[in-house]
Amino acid sequence: MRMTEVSTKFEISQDTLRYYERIGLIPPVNRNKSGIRDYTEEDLRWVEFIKCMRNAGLPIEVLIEYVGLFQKGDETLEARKELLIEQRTQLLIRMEDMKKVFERLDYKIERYEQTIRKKEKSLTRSEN
Amino acid sequence: MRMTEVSTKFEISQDTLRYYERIGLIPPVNRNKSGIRDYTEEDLRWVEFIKCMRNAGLPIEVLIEYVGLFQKGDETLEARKELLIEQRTQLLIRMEDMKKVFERLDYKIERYEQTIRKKEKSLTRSEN
DNA sequence: ACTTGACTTGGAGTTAACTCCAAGTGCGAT
DNA sequence: ATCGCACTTGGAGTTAACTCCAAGTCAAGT
Repeated sequence: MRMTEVSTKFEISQDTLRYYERIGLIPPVNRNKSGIRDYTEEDLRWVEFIKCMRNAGLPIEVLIEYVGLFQKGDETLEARKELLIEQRTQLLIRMEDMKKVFERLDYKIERYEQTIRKKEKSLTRSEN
Repeated sequence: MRMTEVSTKFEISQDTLRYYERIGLIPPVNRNKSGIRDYTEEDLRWVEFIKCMRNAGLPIEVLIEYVGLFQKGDETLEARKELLIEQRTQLLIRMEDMKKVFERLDYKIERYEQTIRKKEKSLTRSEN
């Protein structure tokens, strides 16, 4: 599969795809005889995985490390697992923070609604 | 309250506090006769609010708008409410994305554990 | 009176993560 | 064969959000 197609499929710009590959965020992609990228099924899985993880806010640096470990083979299984556990923990912490903020926003919105209702009522009265 | 104290209290660098004020992310802070910032209780509430919202990933741009609306007074109550509702929605979307990624990480970690256990077993066998 | 240190300002520098650009190559269609 | 287009590379530019710096001010302590 060519860049254009991959780019549309995952909604990642071609520049970003090349950038990701350049910095090692996805493993080197296969090329045809004239040097043009031809994404295999596995390449696509990497792209999808990286997109998904980035979307959840995992730092590029960490993902580069993961890809690097992966390419070193089976000796790094344990290290990769530990890396993922750490990221899962971080993610959970962020989700908990966000939940608190969500509730706070909820409360603030509620209070705005009350205030606005009161304002409206007092306006109506003054019109009479 | 002085910068140093505010900075330690909220774990925000003095530079960042000044930066936030400069770009309008917190309303202008009171000064004493020699121009030094003296944070009132209300200033502190703003700092805390902004820290909390930034921590959950609300963009600075949006928060600047909120602060701006706030300073315009009661005519902007509705606009402020709408702004908060929009941010709450965005936050919810991000939380849902993160939850999916969390589950995916969980699954991957599980599979790593299985793989590692198998590896260990086959190693033990080959030692016999 | 002088030093110290916490503050002030405007502006430059940094980092992460893209995003854009210029110059070049190769392949398929007219 | 030559046009157009999708691709290539190396490197520069951009944006958000800080972070740092230099030069200056002011109040308090010795």
